[in-house]
Amino acid sequence: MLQDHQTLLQHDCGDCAIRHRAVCARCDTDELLRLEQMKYYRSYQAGQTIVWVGDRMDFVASVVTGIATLTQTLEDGRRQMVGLLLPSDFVGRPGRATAAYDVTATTDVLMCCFRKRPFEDMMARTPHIAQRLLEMTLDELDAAREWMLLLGRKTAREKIASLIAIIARRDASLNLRRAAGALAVDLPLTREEMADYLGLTLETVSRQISALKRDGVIRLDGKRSITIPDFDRLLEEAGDDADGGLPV
Amino acid sequence: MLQDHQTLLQHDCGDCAIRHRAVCARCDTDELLRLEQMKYYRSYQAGQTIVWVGDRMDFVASVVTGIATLTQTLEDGRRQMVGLLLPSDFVGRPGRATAAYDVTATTDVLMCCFRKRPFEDMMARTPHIAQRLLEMTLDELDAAREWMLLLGRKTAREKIASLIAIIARRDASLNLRRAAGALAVDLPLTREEMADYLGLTLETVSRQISALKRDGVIRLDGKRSITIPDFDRLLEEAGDDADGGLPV
DNA sequence: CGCAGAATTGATACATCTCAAGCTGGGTGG
DNA sequence: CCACCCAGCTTGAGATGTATCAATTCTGCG
Repeated sequence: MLQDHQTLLQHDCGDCAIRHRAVCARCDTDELLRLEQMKYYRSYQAGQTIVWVGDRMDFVASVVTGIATLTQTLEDGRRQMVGLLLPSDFVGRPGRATAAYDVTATTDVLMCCFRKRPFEDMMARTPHIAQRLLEMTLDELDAAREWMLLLGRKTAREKIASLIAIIARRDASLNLRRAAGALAVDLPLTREEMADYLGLTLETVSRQISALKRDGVIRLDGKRSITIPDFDRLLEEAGDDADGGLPV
Repeated sequence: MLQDHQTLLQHDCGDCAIRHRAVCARCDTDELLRLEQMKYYRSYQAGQTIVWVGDRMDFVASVVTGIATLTQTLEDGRRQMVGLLLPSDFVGRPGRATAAYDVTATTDVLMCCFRKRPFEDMMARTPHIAQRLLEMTLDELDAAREWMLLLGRKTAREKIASLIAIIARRDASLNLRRAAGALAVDLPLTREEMADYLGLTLETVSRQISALKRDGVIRLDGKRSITIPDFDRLLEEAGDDADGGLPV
């Protein structure tokens, strides 16, 4: 872990795995060089809280590896996940002093950080960064709205199916391991985290996963690893037939 | 109505009511002049659909007056509102060809439109516009996340109280009509629209409004007009004591 | 005046939550 | 190497909040 960390400290931006998707995606070599001089890495262990609501934020960052979550909490402890941060996603809001959400590392996480002030200054002088950030923010807004539909109108079963579909799709876009029809997915979340994501209790999550398994929509290898025999079937169960659902 | 329209056609940007909050807020006189030459107005009647999902979007726009909604629909007809557009809010996504949501006029609506292509070109050359749009998009993202907490974790009663609080707060930020403690708010939405906003049925909305009235949290004058005797009490009912709730 | 859309209210059904009891598998210390 | 332990998970039974179906009652408007 620390070795990885060290290794990455020496990494230059040109070799970075998230280079073409992160906030720096549009930067030219010149701009990249300046970012390279500003950047520093931080790593967090699975389960560790990266930022607490209300904390002063003196940095912004890109997730390089691992998964983190944004959550909001009501006084009585009810929690709702409001964002899922994957490699290349951006953390922090330029122009805001304190954190609006709890940020938690779900797996071990490595972040590429910039002190907020210098980053903001650079952003003001570098349209490429602002442009990319706008694009990423618009994408996040779309994702948030998709999620609102899920939270407000989908049944528990549909919610679970949707979550699995989302993770599968995202995995596919990165790892591309598709074994002719059936594809395998690791759930990076505990049942409780899924519940917080979906606005359910962990018992309901567990029951619905069992039900989807019983009905042959998914298969389980251990607790966290899932195979999907028929992706279209899963999409049907998810409610939104975005991709080639039945035109009934 | 048409007269208003006509009047506004001649309006110059300097006098515009949303001048300081809209996407053009940061523009200098020069930039404003160019926008002024590009802009044109469109008006829609209450109930009218402004854009359908999947429509080609050849324009982007700012809401000048009135209220519009963004909604998503599942095949079987379940609907979820995913955005509430108020004066100064921006419609359309630069860089995207087709609409991702249905946009509907809830009241009569007047929009200040720009053909998409010229607007995009101008945006590329005018950091002030891109900056402001980024800021607005980040604000919308925060609002969407607040909404996710509501949809995922709040009870029906809390949802209603939250909605009333949101509208009251927004009204307050514009109209500032605060009658010493008790403040009056118009609900610009039907019960069904509230239900679509909150992920409830209209019957549940109606019941919870009645309950809040019975408990003295709100008073009704007619169906659409509400008075709030004690705003802090309302915030308590809303669950999130963001402003001076009880520090229990 | 009377109609139509909007809202209220009631009775019942059902999905999800809550509380509670086991199960499982991987790690640890004896 | 085994027994234990514990966090994560599953399953059950019952409670509860919201949806659904079905009348009425408002209210504004032609």
